[in-house]
Amino acid sequence: MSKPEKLLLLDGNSLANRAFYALRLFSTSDGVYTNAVYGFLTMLFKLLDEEKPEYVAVAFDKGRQTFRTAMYEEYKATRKAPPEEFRPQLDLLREVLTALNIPWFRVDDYEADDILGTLAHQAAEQGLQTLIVTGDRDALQLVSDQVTVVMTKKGISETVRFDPETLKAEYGLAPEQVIDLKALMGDASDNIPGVPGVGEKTALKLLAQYGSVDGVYAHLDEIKGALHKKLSENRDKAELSRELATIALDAPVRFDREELRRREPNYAEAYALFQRLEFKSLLSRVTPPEGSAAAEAIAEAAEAAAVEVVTAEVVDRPGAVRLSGDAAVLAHMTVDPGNPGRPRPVGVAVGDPPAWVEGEALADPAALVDPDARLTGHDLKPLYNWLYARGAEPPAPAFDTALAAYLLDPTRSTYDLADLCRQHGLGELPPAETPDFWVTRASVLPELRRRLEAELAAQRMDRLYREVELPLMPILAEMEAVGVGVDPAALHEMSVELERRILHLSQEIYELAGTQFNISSPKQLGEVLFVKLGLPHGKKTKSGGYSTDAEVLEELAVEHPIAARVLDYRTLTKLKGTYVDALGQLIARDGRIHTTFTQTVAETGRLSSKDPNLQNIPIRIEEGRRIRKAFVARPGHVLLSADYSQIELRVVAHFSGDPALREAFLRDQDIHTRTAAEVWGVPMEAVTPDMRRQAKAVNFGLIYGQTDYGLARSVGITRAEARAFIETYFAKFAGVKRYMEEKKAEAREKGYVTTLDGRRRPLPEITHRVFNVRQNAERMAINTPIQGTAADLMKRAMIAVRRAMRAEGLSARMILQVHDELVFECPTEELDRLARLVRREMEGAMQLDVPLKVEVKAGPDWYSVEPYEVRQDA
DNA sequence: CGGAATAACGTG
DNA sequence: ATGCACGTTATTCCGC
Repeated sequence: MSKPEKLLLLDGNSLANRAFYALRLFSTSDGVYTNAVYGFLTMLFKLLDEEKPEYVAVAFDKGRQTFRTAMYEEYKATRKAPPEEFRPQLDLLREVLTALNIPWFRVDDYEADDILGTLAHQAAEQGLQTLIVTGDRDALQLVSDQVTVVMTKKGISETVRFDPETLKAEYGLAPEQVIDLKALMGDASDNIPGVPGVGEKTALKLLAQYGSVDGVYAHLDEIKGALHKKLSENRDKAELSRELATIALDAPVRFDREELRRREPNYAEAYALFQRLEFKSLLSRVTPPEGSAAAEAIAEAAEAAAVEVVTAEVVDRPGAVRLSGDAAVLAHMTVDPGNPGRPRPVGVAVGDPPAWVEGEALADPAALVDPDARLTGHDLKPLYNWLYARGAEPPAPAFDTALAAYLLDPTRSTYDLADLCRQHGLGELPPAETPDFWVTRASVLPELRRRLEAELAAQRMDRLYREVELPLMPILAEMEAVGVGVDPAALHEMSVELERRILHLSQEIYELAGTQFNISSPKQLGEVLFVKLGLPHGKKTKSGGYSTDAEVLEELAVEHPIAARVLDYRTLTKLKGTYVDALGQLIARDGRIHTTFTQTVAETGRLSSKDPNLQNIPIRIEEGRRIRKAFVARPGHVLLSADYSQIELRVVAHFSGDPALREAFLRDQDIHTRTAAEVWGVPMEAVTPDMRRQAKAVNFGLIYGQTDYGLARSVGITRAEARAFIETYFAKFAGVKRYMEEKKAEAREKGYVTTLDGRRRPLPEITHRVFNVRQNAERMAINTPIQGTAADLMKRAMIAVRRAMRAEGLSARMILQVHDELVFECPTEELDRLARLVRREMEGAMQLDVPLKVEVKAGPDWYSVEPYEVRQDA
């Protein structure tokens, strides 16, 4: 027997609605919301791939008036109107389906269910197998040998399939009893009354006994007491509800094989639409076969939108091109294998006159770039890094379009030049492939710059751009180029020692477990701990496995000695794998490590560090801290580390103006001790270490918008105690409370929050209807001005320090930034001058309402730095 | 085999 | 439901 043909039916309203709530709200760059459409399409494509149906259709509701409202005016009357971000997406979805040549139905007086039911019914008569996909449980009444219902579970990615057997197994119901169930219990969301006082439990019990509503009423005399009364008084409601709950199988639609047969999309239309909706990852689904008419039409349209390609002069003779005056440049950078972190150009595209500089022409950077040139580029830092590394003194940058775009929207994941040009109406750029294409790309920079400059000015970020972000770029490039000295022997020694201890721990763990397994696999570890050894498990991971994180293992340590061993194993393998061995791999030919500071990643304005990340080298635990011994100063030099004391709490004091907090800093008190004294109402001398510890947790928690639940967990007190603590805290530091409320209100009003320097972070989710999402945005509204202002401050400090070092003719170099700390490599004899300079410039970087305080340390390596007494000026 | 997702964990 | 901002590692999963 041949396989029956398959029909795929989708409930457009239900699935789009599910997708809308499952995916975060997102939109095209010009503000058209697309999350529901996108979610629906990913699901549709997945189903088409997996099910390979011969026929397909989508059904939609049409208006509120249906045959059900004619029967019962209150039907669905209590439904809230869908959010305004959702409604237009249904029209958009139908437009997309039309372009995909997927038939959709929408008819007067009927709901999507009825259309699906009718089509499925007709298809079954023709011997087809139907798959109905929906999030609406009512559709389960349609299940039969010919009809399978696929219900979306939790969001849209998970689904459950129902055939008559699974329906029976799951709910104990036959398909037609789904109607009776709803008739008895009603449905609040559809405003179907049911029998008042009868809920799901009672309804299921009645159906198990009497089979149907009719069965129940036929045996009404067998039912006693209050239930009898409810049923007999509400027979009309039960019967009305049954009618309302019954999906119509006679909607005015016809299952026509030819109409519903799967067809190729209308490629030209669908492709253009997907481009407009910025569905990049779905574009391949609507790309026409090569050579087809549709492919040519698309190529023509692309050509019309394309920036005109410039012909470049290719230059490889040294000195033939010199960058001077205003020049737009795009450097195509690469990294030599075996010399990590050291970029070098493959070629440099110059906009006007159009030239591509390569080969020997790049041999002498000093001859290539005039120190007075005014360079405009997109992501200039790698080029500047190379210039510094080759000993050239690069000119002050004139404009960097990537940095400008970052300030204008720090939430983007990339700052691709072609994307920016498209979004600013400059047309389609050719790919970065040939010299002509590179030069074409460089040639649009001046115009892009003009548009970004106008936007920066409009948003009052021109000053932040000019005074902070742009001048910081060459400083970061120089830091990257200088790098940090590393002692490979020290790393090697640590590696051997760690290897030995990890091996020993592994043996102990295998012994205690009674089996060998991969300890690094959380899955296998969970299996061993909680199944084989039968230890009590804690929380679950989101994919349903047993959590084996440090918190769980710490609790488990009182139950079984294996837990502490696993914790140690984790610590040591982390140290070895992430730091000791990884760092060894990243030593460049000059014996130093050259990280990359990313200036356009963190949404708050912070820097980040990668390849390797030198902003998370261990310090809190002694074993890890020793890794810092491998970060060394060169002979005749020392490392100087300068860090801001309590920078974020000082920013809070400034923003909130809170008298107690301000006073604490003005008097240079220990802030956590002062906090404890306030909250407990005791003198500072009476604060015990445990009181201080709790106050410290509150101080940190407030910066993050922590709840009582979070505080309780972090300090190990009850939730009620935590709540009381926070309440007292806010009574004593009322200004802090006010600050938090103000920032949330500001975010709601403006849609973004700002730092002291005017840096913006958009928070569109601040008004999201899902509580969690909204609360998350509220925490960001509280934290971002604090963290971001500290970042602004540090960036200004770096610029001031670099300028002063130059002015004072120091040969020390700034080498690292770790958010509130700067690290320098300094000739020993310069130490005193540098220490004074750094403290002065960092403490004076910005004027807040409280003083800034910097602690300076110095030593031969990053581990051994000790507090350094900065001598006062004579 | 390569990329994406997941779980875990290092820093400020 | 429950603490902000990052980057890296090893494992696992999925599709080619």
